[in-house]
Amino acid sequence: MTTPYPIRLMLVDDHTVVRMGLAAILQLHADIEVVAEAEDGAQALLEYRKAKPDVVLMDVSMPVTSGIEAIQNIVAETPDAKILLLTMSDLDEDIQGAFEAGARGYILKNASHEEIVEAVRIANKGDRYITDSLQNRLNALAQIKHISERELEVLEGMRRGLTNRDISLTLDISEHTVKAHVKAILKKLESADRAEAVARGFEKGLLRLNDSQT
Amino acid sequence: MTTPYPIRLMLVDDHTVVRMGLAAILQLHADIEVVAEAEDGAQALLEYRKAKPDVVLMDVSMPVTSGIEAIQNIVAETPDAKILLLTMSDLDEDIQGAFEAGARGYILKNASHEEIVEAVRIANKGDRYITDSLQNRLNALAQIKHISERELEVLEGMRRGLTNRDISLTLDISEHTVKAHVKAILKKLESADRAEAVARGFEKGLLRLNDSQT
DNA sequence: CGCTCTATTACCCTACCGAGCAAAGCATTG
DNA sequence: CAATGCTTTGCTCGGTAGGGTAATAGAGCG
Repeated sequence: MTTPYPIRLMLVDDHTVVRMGLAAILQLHADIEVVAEAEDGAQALLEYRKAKPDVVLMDVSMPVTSGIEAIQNIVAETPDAKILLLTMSDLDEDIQGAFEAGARGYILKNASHEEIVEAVRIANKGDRYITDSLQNRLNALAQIKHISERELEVLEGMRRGLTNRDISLTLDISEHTVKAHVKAILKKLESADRAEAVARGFEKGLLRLNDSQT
Repeated sequence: MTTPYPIRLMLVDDHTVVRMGLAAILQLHADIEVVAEAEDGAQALLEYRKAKPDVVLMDVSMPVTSGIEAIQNIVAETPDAKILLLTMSDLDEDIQGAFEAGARGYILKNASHEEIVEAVRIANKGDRYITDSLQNRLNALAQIKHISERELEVLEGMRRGLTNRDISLTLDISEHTVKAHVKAILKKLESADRAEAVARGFEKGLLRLNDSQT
């Protein structure tokens, strides 16, 4: 609490309201100082270089560059960067992606003040911060096979209402191949048909609401 | 600005961070005073009765009782309640539902401080606050036919990967009837098949990520 | 250098889907 | 009262989906 050198923190969130709220909360703690802010992933990288904060607190869902990509970019330059995710998203894809990218912690936005502050302090010490329930989910996810790049393209075709033949034409492969991918997708997502597969795609974060391009 | 009686405002959001951020922003304006806060829709109704605020600023997605339901409950008791929605959700269903429930405005969370403050002042005067682009979307939505209750039940069956026969059994109706509903759904959602219909259901907010019950 | 996973193609076959067409009862609304 | 929309049921039929099974080739890993 009475640290001579306060923890230098950077906030990254596209919502000004959230940044101000976090700043207001963290202001109450003398051992933490907000030294930089960014509104998207691209800005986050630039600001990180300039401010060289001890800890980064950032959202996943952001315009321009997503939080996951931003982590990858920062960690690529500074492997020991201490980045915490603070987000509303509890999608499998985001949680798993965050830690694979090199995040040191994942906090849900309905967490209490104390939890956030504690996470920042733990991250600053170089340790990982993660709740038991999230750790359990991560362990469970590690067992499950990933959806491949190609399969994701097929899944996106299904989402758009394309038939197997249509998908085969857009991807320039045989319809048989598409069927094989569909079969693999149904198995991995434990779905009875393509409608359920699309639903699970949304639930897991493989498919997103934004890129509808309708 | 130099009003003798400040606007008495209530904040409703399940995220403490957001409430604190809003409070921090609104504090800067002397004509606005935060007199109450609530963390969910049910609490909002109770607090509204106690505090009788001039204007309410609330989120849509909340536990226990959603923002839309909360508006309905408050407006049912106090028809001239001035309620503004402040949310990240730009789903058709939420926007349309909000105004049908009696909201006076709809602000996206990436709005600037000034926009939020302005909306509060306009609502306090008794007027409606809505941006042009949202108004256009509302007009467009008014043209489109609603998905009926029954159709939504069928759509939820599709989301779960049920066949038409399975759906007919769970709803205790003929399979022919289910097929008729499916046809209506595909037409209304402009979808080629059930997979796309499920996708559009998520995009429009008819289907939600939370109630997966898997 | 095998093992595993992915991508690719292929065949068969059954069950299911969705289009087209029709109609009747009921509630609501203009 | 006519119009509209929802709910319900029915029929036919071609196309599609998805299960089962199998094989080849390349990438990555231990």
